[in-house]
Amino acid sequence: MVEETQTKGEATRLAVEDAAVELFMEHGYHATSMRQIAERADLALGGIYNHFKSKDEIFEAIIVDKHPYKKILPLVLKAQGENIEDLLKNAMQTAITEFGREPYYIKLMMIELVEFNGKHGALLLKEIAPKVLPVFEKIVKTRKNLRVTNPAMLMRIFFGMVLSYFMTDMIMSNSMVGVLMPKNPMDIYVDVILHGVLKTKDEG
Amino acid sequence: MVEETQTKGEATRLAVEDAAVELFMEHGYHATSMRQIAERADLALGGIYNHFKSKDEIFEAIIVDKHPYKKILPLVLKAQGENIEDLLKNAMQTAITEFGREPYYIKLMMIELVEFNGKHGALLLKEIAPKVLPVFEKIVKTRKNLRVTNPAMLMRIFFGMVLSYFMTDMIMSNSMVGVLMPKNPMDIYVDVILHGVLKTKDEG
DNA sequence: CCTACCGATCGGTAGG
DNA sequence: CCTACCGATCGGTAGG
Repeated sequence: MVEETQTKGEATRLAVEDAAVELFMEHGYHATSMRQIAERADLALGGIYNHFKSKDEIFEAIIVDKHPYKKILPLVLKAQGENIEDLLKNAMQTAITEFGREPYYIKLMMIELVEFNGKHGALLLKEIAPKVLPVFEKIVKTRKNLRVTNPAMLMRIFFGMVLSYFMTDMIMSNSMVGVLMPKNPMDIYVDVILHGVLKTKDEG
Repeated sequence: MVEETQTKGEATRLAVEDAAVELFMEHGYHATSMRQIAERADLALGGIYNHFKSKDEIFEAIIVDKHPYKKILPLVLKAQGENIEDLLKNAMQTAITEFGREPYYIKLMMIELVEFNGKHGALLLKEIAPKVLPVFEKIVKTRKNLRVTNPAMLMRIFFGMVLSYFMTDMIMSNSMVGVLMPKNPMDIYVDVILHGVLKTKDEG
């Protein structure tokens, strides 16, 4: 029996998690009922409780199991570049592209902040930060031509950029303002983080 | 009877809105009950329905009435500067500072996205965009030394920066990573939007 | 503006 | 893993 072989119980558990992710994304946590989750997972209500003790436990499992950083971090770390500019540009484009493949997680994070007041978030950050922070520490140490020399701050800016990219997209895609947006917003976003909104003197 | 004189009915209505804002911020929309709102507003449950037809209507009223752009926009527009760099720097610092005075609104926006799927958001943007977009159009037209020449994109970046500043703050303040942060994160944030994370050649 | 109530639905469980 | 059920609580209303 290899690791990838799923027992029936594991499959059911996954079905519940997947159903829950869908519903949480559509209506948030508290507006989603256990009965809805059961129905979408093709299970009787009581059946869920063979796999999860409570509704809260389902959310916790999702927040941990479905976190895309496990998938995305290795890809971002693979980013190559002749110089720091190329490197950061590739890393950011990879992060945005990969995050865009799993847009659900941005919403899960917002649910966590809105409906749980970041209860599980601290735990998660405790797991992720030690893996990601050293990457930025190394960048700051080996590359001298950075304006931002604090690793935690660079990490915050990097992550904040990804976050704001998708949140502003969510907000504006609902309205006409989206039409006024250029075709390549990602390129511009990355360019601004690298060089700012101002032209440098030699570009004037 | 001058405009500023509040009738008793208006005062009660406001008390309900204020109580609701507090509770929505603490637990989100669906986890807040009408009974909780009534209690915090010092009112019987039934009394609320003299002022609002439904729970949803309370949220709508809040999303519209309490929007801080009415307060913040004029202040941001007052921002002065000898050159475009000073101007933008002042405008951004004002926006972050003023937004920080009413941090509730970021959460309300997130509730709107998570629990209402942006239902009211489009309406709001329709009201705000026509007032804010021209400001960025004017900036792009009169100042030639900008890397970002699309007004909608510049607006998105400006707003995205404010958003990401507070969201990353919310996320990281719950953990130890916050300790590693420099003392003046706002200055660095603004600096990065203006000049990017990279040093320019002449700074090398 | 309050009291007392409505039907509906919630999360969760016992027992098989 | 399902059926049938529990008490609690929900948003909302009638009637005064």
